[in-house]
Amino acid sequence: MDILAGLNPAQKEAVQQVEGPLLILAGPGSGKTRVITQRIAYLIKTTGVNPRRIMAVTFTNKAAREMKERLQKLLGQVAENISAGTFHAICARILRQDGKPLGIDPNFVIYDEDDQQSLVKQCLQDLDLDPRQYNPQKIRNAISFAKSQHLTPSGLGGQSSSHWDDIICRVYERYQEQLGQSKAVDFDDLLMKAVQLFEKHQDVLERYQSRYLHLMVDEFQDTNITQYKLIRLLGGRHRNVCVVGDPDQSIYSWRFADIRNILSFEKDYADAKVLMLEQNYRSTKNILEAASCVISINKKRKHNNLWTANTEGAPVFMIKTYNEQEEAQFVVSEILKLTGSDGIKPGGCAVMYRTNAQSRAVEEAFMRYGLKYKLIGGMKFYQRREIKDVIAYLRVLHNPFDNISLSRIIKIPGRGIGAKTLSDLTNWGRDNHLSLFAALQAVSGGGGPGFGARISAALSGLYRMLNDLIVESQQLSIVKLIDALLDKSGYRDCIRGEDDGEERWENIQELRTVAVDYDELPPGEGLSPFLEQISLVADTDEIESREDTTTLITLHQAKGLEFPVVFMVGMEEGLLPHRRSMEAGGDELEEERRLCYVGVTRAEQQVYLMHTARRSIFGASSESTPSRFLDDIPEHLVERKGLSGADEHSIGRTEQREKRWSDDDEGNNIADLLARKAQALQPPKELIVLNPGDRVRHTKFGDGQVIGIKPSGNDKEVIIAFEGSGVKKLLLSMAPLEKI
DNA sequence: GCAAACATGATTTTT
DNA sequence: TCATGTTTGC
Repeated sequence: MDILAGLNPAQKEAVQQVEGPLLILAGPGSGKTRVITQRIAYLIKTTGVNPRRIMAVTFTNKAAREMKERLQKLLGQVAENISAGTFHAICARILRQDGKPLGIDPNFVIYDEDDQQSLVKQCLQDLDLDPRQYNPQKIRNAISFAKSQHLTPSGLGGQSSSHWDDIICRVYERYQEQLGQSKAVDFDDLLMKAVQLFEKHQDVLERYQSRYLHLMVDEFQDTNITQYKLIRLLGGRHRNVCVVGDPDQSIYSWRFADIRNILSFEKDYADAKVLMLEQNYRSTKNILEAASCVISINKKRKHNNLWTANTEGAPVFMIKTYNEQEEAQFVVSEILKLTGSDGIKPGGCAVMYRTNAQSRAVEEAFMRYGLKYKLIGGMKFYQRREIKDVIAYLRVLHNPFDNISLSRIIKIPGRGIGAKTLSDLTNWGRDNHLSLFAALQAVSGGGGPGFGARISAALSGLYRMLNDLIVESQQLSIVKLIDALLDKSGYRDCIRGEDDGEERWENIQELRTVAVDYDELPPGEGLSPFLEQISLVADTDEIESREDTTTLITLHQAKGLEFPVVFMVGMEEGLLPHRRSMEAGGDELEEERRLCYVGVTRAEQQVYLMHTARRSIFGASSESTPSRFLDDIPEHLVERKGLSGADEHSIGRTEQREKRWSDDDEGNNIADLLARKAQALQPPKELIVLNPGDRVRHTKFGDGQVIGIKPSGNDKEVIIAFEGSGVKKLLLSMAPLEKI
């Protein structure tokens, strides 16, 4: 049976165990994804389950996409009938189809965190609460928390004990009202309302329960209570629920993921079979052992016994540098070195860090040496102001009741309508039980709270424009609609007139490109799926991994990925573990440890654990202490390296600098600073990245081709066959070479 | 209503 | 340090 071929006994068992509840505890690199897909294939091919009766739930679009692709390969066409998707996408589909009994309009829009925040602010204003006293972000978080626990405002009210709880409860209540009026749901509602639907409407629940014979949940350690309830409801009839996770990789408790769900699962399904995937196929023995030592310190932990048949491999490298610039420089020179000798490509390397701010120093070093890098995360495409603006226009055209989106676009581009007018209009609308759009309409018809002629004209103009666009939205393709809206609203001229207008305009064009996919749909029918895609599938950053491009990524985002070489920078107290977690203590510290574990277990062949003597945080430089996690890795696994390969050398340099730093008077200090700055800012320009086969030009020897590269200390020796001058060995940093 | 000065606070962010 | 939000003055 080819489906089982190449699986180890534990994996086979996991695939073949198709009856009843199943909990798979899958360590890092244990072939988890493979097991999930093979299991689905097994269900269909061997057990004969109809693909339509299988649901597979993931957390990320990327995971869902990859799963679908793999299934497509294994099963062909029929794979499309499997309900595979993220929790949110699956719930959105359920609510659009069956949300009516809960009073949910099928055209609902989905509010993201920004929208949530705006709505909270609006609610605070409505309730006459001071946003300085009641931090909108904290309130948003509290509401989100309540929803993750499946608590309604009244449910929360029952538990409230303090003044703060009381406030939350009141805002939450108002917030839900406003969502309803806007025909909107937020991300958390997608899950919560789906559960409510099933709890309140037995008939709907039964329909879904009988349809889905098999349920699979990936990254189960990241589920919150509401998600757990959803799974339990959906699987309530057939009880063929298979959940896969790794408690040691639970790093999203701050998003209300609740590790206790794993315990609940075993309790709720007393007959659940528990399987452990303990063989690691990813990392060397040394890396795996180092990781295991770090994680084993955690108290609240299920014991496991990870092992690997892989080679011992290189030691775990621990590197101390003076500061983050030097740290970054080490990463760069090490990548150049590895690239020359060990058959490693820059694309096989990743630099991981705890906080996004740490990427800066690394980026600067990469740029200085002309190494390519890909920064994961950062400013997300759909978070950009100009993109959100255009989307807000589209949302209003699709659903004019969407007050948050309308409040957004009413101000941009500037049309003489300011904060005062907006709040007057909003309040008037509220008092008259009208949506903002309806209030706008009223003004345009001569009603409203009595604005001056100038403002009335501006508002009427806006209303007419939106109305025209709504008509057009039924006739035009999305692309044409976007063009029309940019034109009529004056947004195009407004954005292109700005400082970085051209870049923003490019982004809008990019959005337009996404819309092209929906152009084949009949006019008026593309908008809804387009908006849904944008709300739920917010990852445009394709996974294209290139051989020449190193990945820069946070530890959180690195979960699920793997690289031959991993550099973990900033392994210092205050960063990893993060200061906040240190202050909170207990569970949060254990989570930091898991984060460290996730990082180390991303590495296949080599891992570099790096820390500095001094680091600048928020501009000010201060001394740093090596992370406590480093102490938990036994010495026999470790090799310490300095910047130039020799430990003494590096320490010598550091001491020298410390000395200069500390006993200097002002003048010297500034001179030192300037010198360091100059050193940092003026890179050896000639240090280009060369690969065998590249053509180069030398000022003396003329043109030639690179035939070999090997490391030479901190530098690289390149062997070049020159046309005319013959074969030469040159030091990369010294030779006057340019790539041609 | 809008631009510029000023204050503030800053992990992580699957959807 | 730097991005974001709020106050201030025109």
